[in-house]
Amino acid sequence: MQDGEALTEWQAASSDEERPANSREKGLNRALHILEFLHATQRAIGIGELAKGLNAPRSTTYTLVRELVGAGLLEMAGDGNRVYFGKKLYLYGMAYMRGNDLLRRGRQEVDTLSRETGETSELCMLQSGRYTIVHSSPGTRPFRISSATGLQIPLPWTASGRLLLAGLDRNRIEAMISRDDLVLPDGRKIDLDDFIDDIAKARVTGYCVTSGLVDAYTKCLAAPVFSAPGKIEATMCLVVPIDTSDERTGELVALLRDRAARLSIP
Amino acid sequence: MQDGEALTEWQAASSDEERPANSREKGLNRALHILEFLHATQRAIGIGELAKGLNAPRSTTYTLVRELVGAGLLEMAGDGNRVYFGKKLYLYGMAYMRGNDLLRRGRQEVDTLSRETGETSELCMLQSGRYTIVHSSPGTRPFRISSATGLQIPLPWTASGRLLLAGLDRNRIEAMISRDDLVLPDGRKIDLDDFIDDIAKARVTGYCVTSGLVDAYTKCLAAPVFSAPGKIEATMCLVVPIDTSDERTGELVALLRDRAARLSIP
DNA sequence: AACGATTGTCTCTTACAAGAGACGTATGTA
DNA sequence: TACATACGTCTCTTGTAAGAGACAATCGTT
Repeated sequence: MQDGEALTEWQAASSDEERPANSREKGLNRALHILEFLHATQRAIGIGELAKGLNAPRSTTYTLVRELVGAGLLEMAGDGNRVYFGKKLYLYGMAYMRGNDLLRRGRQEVDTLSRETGETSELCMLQSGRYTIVHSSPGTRPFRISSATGLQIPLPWTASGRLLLAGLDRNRIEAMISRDDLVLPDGRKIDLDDFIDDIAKARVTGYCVTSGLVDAYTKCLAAPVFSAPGKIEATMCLVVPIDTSDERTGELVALLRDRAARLSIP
Repeated sequence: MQDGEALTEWQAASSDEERPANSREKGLNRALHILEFLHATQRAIGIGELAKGLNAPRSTTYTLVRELVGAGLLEMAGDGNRVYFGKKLYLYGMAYMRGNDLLRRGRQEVDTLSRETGETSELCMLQSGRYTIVHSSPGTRPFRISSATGLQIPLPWTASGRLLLAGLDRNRIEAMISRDDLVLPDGRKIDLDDFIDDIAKARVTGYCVTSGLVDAYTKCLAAPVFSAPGKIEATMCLVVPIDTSDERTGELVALLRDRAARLSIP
């Protein structure tokens, strides 16, 4: 009957200031939590379940869902009493993309890069303190390594994470990394100092390669995209089999850095 | 100094029930209005301007924008005091797309169709009582007719509109069409009865062609996409030069109907 | 048929957010 | 230098929406 897995998440994410108690919540916040929750579950969910998952009062949840459905941000899913994201969100999202040069061009670059190399390619950004895959294009390998857009992963697990944090001072980095983030899926633990060293190293070399972190079979190559001199706004990355030769890896890194540089503003 | 152009819009759109007065507004509603407003303006906008545009109190608007920015639904735009849609909306939008077969497959069909024919192709749906371009792929003509995703147009102006309303009875149709919707951009007025006849005709023939409605240079071909027997969920359409020969038009309609049928469920 | 669990709607209370407005600052322009 | 507008933050009040809980209707299970 316990829940609260998703709770801690956004509670911390959105400017973790005060927590007076657990009295009345503002409707808007509840609504935002609903959206986050759906984003986490990635599928339609019953309203009762939703209320339980957010531990929000049932009556309130019904009201809010009704309003959000009315506004088109949510839709009732096929069978009748489940809800998921609505068309409006798609439209808003497309509007965001249209207004965002980096994203629009980045998506294209990623698509062509994965077509050219045959490897899985991704565009990544920092989103509320977490590493986020903003766009990904699967490679052409028989067993391709693919990951969904919008997926959020702890920063220390990835090569991109190391680049995205380059330029931040130690305090800010520590603030962004939780204890759990340093534990890899297979149970190994990353040393915080090593991680911070990696970040510094990535900062000067201008790229980053990690091997067998999220899983044992892949290597991750990343290069920074700058939105202003020194400001890393995003990364482009390639996910390749871990047994890729050093030579090919080198070639891919060079290509990747070139494309990422093309995306950069200054 | 007048504003309120956008006001009427959503006021009517979202279940136009009560209007007690103009007393206090719920925060969530205000937030939804902000999103709608940004969707209408299609560009970043100052907070003051936003408050004026929605005629919402300034202090409230500041608070809400701060919360929405914090949640990532909005972002402060480049220069500093303007806001627009945020990354979160993009991520939610992509999640919607992933979970929506029709949309995902529809986008692909539209892209290939426009590549094959060289004409502008679109996927359209009914969204809160209005005709909405959900995805569009520009043709390869030198002067191509393109329109943005998310654009909303009065139903009577389009071929798709006639199909999307097929299956609804006269009362429901009348309820969806406002006086202004019947007036074309060039000032001509469409007769409501003619429009309803067109709908009935489109329903039986299974496609619809209109000429020179939104502008004088284009013809619009549309075919229905069914989500269940008799239920039209969307339309695929082609926008071609008005002087396209009858023969080619016929070919295109046949192709279009085929592709739309492929998208349909039953 | 009797049971518990879940769903959707409704009513009523009160804690609290929406809003009015004052304030200090940063503009631009006469 | 004054003047008029816009910006961003703060305080205080009160109208109202969040929430507790009761209710009837459906389930699936024994």
